[in-house]
Amino acid sequence: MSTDPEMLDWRSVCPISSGLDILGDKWSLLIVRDLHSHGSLTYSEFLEAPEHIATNILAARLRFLTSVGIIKRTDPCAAARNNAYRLTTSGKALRPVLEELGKWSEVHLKTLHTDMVEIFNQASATQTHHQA
Amino acid sequence: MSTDPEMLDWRSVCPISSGLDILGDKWSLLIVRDLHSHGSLTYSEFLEAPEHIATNILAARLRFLTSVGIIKRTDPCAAARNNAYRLTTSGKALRPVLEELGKWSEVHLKTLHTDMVEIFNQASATQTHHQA
DNA sequence: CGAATTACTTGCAATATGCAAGTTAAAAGA
DNA sequence: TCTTTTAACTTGCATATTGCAAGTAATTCG
Repeated sequence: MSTDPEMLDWRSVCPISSGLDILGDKWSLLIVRDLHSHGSLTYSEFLEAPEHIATNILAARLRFLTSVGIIKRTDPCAAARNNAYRLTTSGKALRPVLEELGKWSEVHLKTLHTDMVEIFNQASATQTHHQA
Repeated sequence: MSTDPEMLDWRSVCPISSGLDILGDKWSLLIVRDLHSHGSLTYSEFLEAPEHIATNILAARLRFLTSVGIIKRTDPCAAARNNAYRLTTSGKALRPVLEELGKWSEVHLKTLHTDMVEIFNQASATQTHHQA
């Protein structure tokens, strides 16, 4: 996991493979998820997520996601403290990926993970009557 | 990476996190991609993909993806030889995830990976004239 | 000006990945 | 039928990544 975008090595010319070269791990898309739901987050706010990422992994992922232009600092020139992370245009464009992954999980993992909550596929109307 | 679906440990109740608990690595979605484009593939046919997965990793992933119901054997009762892998309903339902990841990569990774090919966002019409 | 607090870094053990072989059983050829 | 191939893995080991528990440096607060 280099921090220099020039040093990235791509496994193939396939876009799916290339996306996984950047995002194919257990933590990167969770960081993106948290920024999608909170707008901006500081380093220690990321640590409050229920998955409990280790601090060294978080620092490495934040640095890498910054280097490839998926996230950025609120003020890129200011010091780190209280300088929250945000999504770039590229990071914001990952929303459909998160949504489709979330929707798939809700349908196809619920038998394996009965405690999982639903946030994508739940009925949007509270008062819908089918075949009234 | 257990092979027993009862042994899976989930990091949280979040569907995105849960999806990544199953698919969050560099290889699983490439196996799913290859089955989406070829329909069915034998063990050695997977090895022909340009990313060159190692044989032990391939065997482990095929076993795991089978255990969680994303892929299956063409004939579950027959011997392994010439008994190709296929997508289950669950695996087929991952297509939107692959498509959104591919589309994102084509737009947002092309500056980092200039050799990447386009298969999702390319113009569908061969004779389109804007501002004729 | 000293104590907290934030944002990391470091060291090390555990786990996962990758490479190169080796093994096993079905199937094809003699 | 009896090798010989070959497909489908497994194994051993080196390297890389992850995870945990500390430690550190720079702010900021009292």
